Amino acid sequence: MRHSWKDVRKHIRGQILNTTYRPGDKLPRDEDIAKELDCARSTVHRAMRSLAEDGMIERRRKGGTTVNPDPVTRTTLKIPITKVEIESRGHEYRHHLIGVQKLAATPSIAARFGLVQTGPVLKIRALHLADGRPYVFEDRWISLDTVPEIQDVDLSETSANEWLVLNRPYSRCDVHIYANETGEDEAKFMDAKKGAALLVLERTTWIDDAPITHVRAVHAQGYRIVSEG
Amino acid sequence: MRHSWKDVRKHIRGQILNTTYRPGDKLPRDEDIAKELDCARSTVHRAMRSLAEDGMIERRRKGGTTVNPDPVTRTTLKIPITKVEIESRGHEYRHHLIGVQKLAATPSIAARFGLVQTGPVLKIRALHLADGRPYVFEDRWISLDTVPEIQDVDLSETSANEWLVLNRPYSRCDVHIYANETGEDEAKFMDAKKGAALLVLERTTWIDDAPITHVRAVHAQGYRIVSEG
DNA sequence: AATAGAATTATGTAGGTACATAAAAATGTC
DNA sequence: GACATTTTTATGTACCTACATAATTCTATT
Repeated sequence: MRHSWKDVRKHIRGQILNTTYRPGDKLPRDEDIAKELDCARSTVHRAMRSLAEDGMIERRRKGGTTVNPDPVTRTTLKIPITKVEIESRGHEYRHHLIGVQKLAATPSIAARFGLVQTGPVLKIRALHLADGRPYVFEDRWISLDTVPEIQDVDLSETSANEWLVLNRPYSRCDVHIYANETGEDEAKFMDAKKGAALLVLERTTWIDDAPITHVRAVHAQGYRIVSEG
Repeated sequence: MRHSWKDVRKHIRGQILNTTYRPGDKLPRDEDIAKELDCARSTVHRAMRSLAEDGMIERRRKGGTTVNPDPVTRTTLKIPITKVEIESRGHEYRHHLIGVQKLAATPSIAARFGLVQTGPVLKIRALHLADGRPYVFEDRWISLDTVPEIQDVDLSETSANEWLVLNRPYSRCDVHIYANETGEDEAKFMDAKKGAALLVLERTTWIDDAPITHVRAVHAQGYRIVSEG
């Protein structure tokens, strides 16, 4: 290959990393870079778009390209199906269904779903175990308007987590991460002493504007989210 | 415009979301999709690459395109400079330097940096305040081999956080997120009662293989990371 | 000086051609 | 049948042209 867009990317990225261009600086136009590096404008364009996607530069029509003046640490979190996560760490996965209830939606769940009111929901409590030890305790609400079929699924066999991810793709997802002191319930199910600090991951998913599920996943003590950027 | 790659993307994405194609299914080849939608292969290619970047599909030369059989929730965290974060929430930012020490690196810091041994480090403790209230308590180590200039910076004026992000671009970043009980120090500086659950964000950054900094940022009680996917 | 409108221009997209690359599938050899 | 080798093929890249789009900048008008 004559000139790879990856090489061009490396070149520009290198110039930003070695502070040839600093935050706020304007880069030459694509065409000039292309001329300098002796390649096609489209090749430079490809490289620039990749850098823009990474948040390293900003591009504006007619305005040109500038090094992002307000650098943010960006990192992509990958939250797999709990079963997959546990098994990929070499542990044996088990799942324990604590309880299922069909309920009218509470205003607080409707709010999570971004709606004034919702139809009935299925409320599920379950425990995911790694090598027999509590790993994640989940409190889940599923919109029965959007996912009526869930009522026919044997949730003691397949976890709602797994079934939903495989059968109900979503178009939007909201994630909250925070620390919480162990409450009564978690202490009971998680074998954690009351008051210990636990990491909580809340997720809500929608297909278009229809809510699918909201889940509050309390992780065992010592759990870490690890991510490379 | 005749056919936009975004339209093609919507079309394919729609077919995946409405389960015309399910996880593990094979999609037609780009050329056939192009023929069907009456556009150029390059347009389909552009759309497919975008979906692949989102993790929705997987592409392999000769192997074709398949819907990702193992869907993961992907979400991009944006971690801004603390000052920017606080100000964008409409609070007044203040920064308080607690202490600076020049130290020989400990083995544990060398390990964080991915090295057997490191040169001297600058250890900094500082507090970021929002409207006068503790927001983040940070414990930071900076490699003086990589960033000697930091010794000439007035860190009571500009926070190390801000100076580094603006002056020391990094090529790699490692993020850990976990929950921790308030320790002695944090309780003192954060106005939190000992034993409260706090969210901790640890980051380590490198330029190529040279470590820049490692920071342990303890967030005030009630802090949430919020992210849309 | 302020404003509206026109010209300019850097990036973005669509289309097409040719070739590169990786990996599956087919074939040959033992 | 097992293994190495060749062929095939779907995706990936590079280059080019033409045009679209969004902003900025210039110009005319009041």
